[in-house]
Amino acid sequence: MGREPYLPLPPLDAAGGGGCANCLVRHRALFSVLGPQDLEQAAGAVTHLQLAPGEPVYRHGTPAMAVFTLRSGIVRFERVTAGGDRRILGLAGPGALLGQEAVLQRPYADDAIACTPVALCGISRAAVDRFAQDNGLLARELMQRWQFALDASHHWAAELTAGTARSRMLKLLQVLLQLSPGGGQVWLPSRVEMSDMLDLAEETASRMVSRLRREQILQVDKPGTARVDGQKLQQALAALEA
Amino acid sequence: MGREPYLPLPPLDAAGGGGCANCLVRHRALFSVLGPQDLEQAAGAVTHLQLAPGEPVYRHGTPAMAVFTLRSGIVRFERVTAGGDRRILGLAGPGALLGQEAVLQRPYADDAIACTPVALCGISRAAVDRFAQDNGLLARELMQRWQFALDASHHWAAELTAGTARSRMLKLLQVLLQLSPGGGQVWLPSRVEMSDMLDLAEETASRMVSRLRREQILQVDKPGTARVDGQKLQQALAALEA
DNA sequence: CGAGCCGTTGAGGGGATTCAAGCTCAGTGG
DNA sequence: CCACTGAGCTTGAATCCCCTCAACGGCTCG
Repeated sequence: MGREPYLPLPPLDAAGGGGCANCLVRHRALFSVLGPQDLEQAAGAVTHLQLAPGEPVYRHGTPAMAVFTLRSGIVRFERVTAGGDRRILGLAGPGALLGQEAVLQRPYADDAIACTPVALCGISRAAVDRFAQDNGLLARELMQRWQFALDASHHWAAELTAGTARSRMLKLLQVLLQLSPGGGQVWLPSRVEMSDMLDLAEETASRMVSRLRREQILQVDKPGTARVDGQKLQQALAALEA
Repeated sequence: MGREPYLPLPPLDAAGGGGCANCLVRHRALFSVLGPQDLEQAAGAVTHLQLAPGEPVYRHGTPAMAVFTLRSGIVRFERVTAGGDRRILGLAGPGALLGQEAVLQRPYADDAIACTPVALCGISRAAVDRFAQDNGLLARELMQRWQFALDASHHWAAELTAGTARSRMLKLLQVLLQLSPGGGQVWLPSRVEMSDMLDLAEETASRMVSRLRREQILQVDKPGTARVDGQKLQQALAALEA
């Protein structure tokens, strides 16, 4: 299932061999609020893992024993509706915290699945608890992240699941651009994934992508990667309002 | 704007005149984790307010000085999209905590607007902070509520914004039933509200309601209230899967 | 009584879905 | 080497569900 990286990965050990203190996402990660000594301790409580596209970080209903800091790659949150359809409810990029419900000793609420090759740090529930005890900042940081997740969910629901197929697709590209390192190089979901994100038929998603390619807003390199012309994307988005 | 209550309201002072300790939603409210002494102090930091349908609890972007415990009635969260359309992203019922972002000294993220006559307790950011300092349970309770809100948002996005118009309307009724005191008596949103919740045209929402009335799943008393036959609702929902 | 809001219903059109066929590409095995 | 297969993507044609436009009735309020 796609063993070749879709996006350039940071060196295998993004922690840089020096523990959390040298991690590439250090300033964006949960532990960014910890002091140097705490951080040293923390490094011990952390396990590193890497996943290939399609592999789950965790699954809905599973007892949640750890939270995860996403170091690189993209993860999707999905859920199966009462009717049996899969719906993708959001995406997470580098620096994000996944599976926060673990802190509350609750089972995971969604499926979290790697979209690209992904590097993660797993932090046991117990470790987070321990630090949160003496360090009020960590508790606060957790709250910030809950609020951020809630806001992201509302944004996703408001912008990506309403309007014409074209408008949804354009806004999706906007999101993908933000998740990408830069340079317009983005991870391009499969058509089925797109359709489950935007609530469209697979064929409709395909048609929209094709059209965007004709308009040179999108340029597909190999399946799974594309370059987006941010300029033209903004123009197309602006043209929707009219 | 509708000064007659749509739903039976608890006695004017739901706090029961005895402060938070006797509040009707005491066991479901944020301060349910406080001890008796704390609770006595807390009562001083709380202001009571009531709103008529259509009045805002708070508005997007406003500096957030307080969180609110919803004592009775229903509140909706809404947002205006980039394209200028209103979207309703969720509903809150008695016991819910509104405007949590205040704790983080962030401006409110959404508009929160009374759908029915509403009774609230406003708790200043400072007061919550003070209690959260010495009482770890309160911090935890806040986290629980963030997680709950996130889960609710995902549920709403997954179930109510996909599928046929009929399926969305049926699932909306399900939600409305849960928000209601019981007995099948529910608050029935205006057609415009429904359309902004479910991403349908106003006329389509009306048509669906009409049809549900013909099927005796729904019985509209006066505008804004209805009785739902929970039995038949479940049947109709089950029939969708086939 | 007219104005305005809300809800309802009809008619027609359009955008998305559905059904279907055909394409490329990778992997498999003859 | 090449046929065969299956997955993923694309495109066409027909259908359908929902949207848009429109008219109308009930109701409240000035």
